[in-house]
Amino acid sequence: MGRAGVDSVRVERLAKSLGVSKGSFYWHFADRAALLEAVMQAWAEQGTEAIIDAVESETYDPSDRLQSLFGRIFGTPTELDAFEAAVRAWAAADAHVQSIVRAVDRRRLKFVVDILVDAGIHKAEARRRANLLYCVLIGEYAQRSYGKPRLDGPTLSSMHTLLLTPVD
Amino acid sequence: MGRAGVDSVRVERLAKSLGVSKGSFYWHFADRAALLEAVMQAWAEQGTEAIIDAVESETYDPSDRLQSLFGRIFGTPTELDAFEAAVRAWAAADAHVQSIVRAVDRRRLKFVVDILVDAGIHKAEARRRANLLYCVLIGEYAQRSYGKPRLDGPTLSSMHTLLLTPVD
DNA sequence: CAGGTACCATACGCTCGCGTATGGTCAAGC
DNA sequence: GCTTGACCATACGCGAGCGTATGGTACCTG
Repeated sequence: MGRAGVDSVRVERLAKSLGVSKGSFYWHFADRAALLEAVMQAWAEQGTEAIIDAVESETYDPSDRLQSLFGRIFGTPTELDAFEAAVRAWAAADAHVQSIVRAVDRRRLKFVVDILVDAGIHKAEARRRANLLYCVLIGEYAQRSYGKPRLDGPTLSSMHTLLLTPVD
Repeated sequence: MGRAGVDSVRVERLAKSLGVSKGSFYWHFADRAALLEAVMQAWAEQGTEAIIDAVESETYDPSDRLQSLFGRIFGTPTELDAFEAAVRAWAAADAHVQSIVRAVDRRRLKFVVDILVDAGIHKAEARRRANLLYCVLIGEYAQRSYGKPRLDGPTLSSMHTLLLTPVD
């Protein structure tokens, strides 16, 4: 019955697995909260913008951008997926984390909305679809964390089609 | 920096908030794990089947069934939403919980696939779309847990339309 | 070479929270 | 009315894990 998420990071265990003493840890970080805060900051600053930049520098076509984005976020799982899931459970219990996550969510959402608008979908509908896509993303990360295989090619392609379906 | 998810349930706190002593708690449950196990079982047995039964007894039309399902799972938030999110973070760290969650997921997925197939979508595509819908659901619960407002009517209606869009 | 700075280790105190030991109450049954 | 069983409370032992105290090494720098 191991601990889940952020509660599973213990400074003594971490220090040991790093082959370092606890005293050394506390030289670099004021306390456990400072470590977690630093991790949060790194995630907020790098995780999102790196992907957005990569997609934007790759192509201008909205459909291709969506494709490229899919490849990056739904592609091969990384250790960061677990973090994506954990950070959201954490946000439920910590107002500060919550505000950071909300900001990240807003930034990502805006990126997707812009793509969909460029693809010719009107703004209101674009917002709705972006919201749905983002829910899919969060849900996918959550499910990966307990072993569900990632969304396969045909499914992504289906979603791609549905998201770009013209509004009737 | 409060604890998140399942780690936040402590038997001493729980006993106190129930106006009961710790000794009394341990009369009813062998240990903390037994309590969590009981909660899991209750969730696995009731949470899913109750909704499925309600939807099935309401209407036969696939589109309406989907509508009815949406109303029930995306409607007014309950305390159970937080549990849905927490249980998934928990599953990442506990194999037994994982197997229960996987079983629940399978059951729910099958229900949605059947609806979509009844709506005339071929099986393979129905599976894909059901998968996507389920990701939306999990993602939505996760985001609710840190304060995102629930998906609004137009968004649900959009998703309803997209899910039932004929395959080209 | 004396002292300062950066970094690391060991050892301690302290809190939280689990599980258990022990005993109390109250109602039912012989 | 005494015993038994169900239920509850208080008090303890104990480990996990945080943060700190204290001291060491090694490298500068004047």
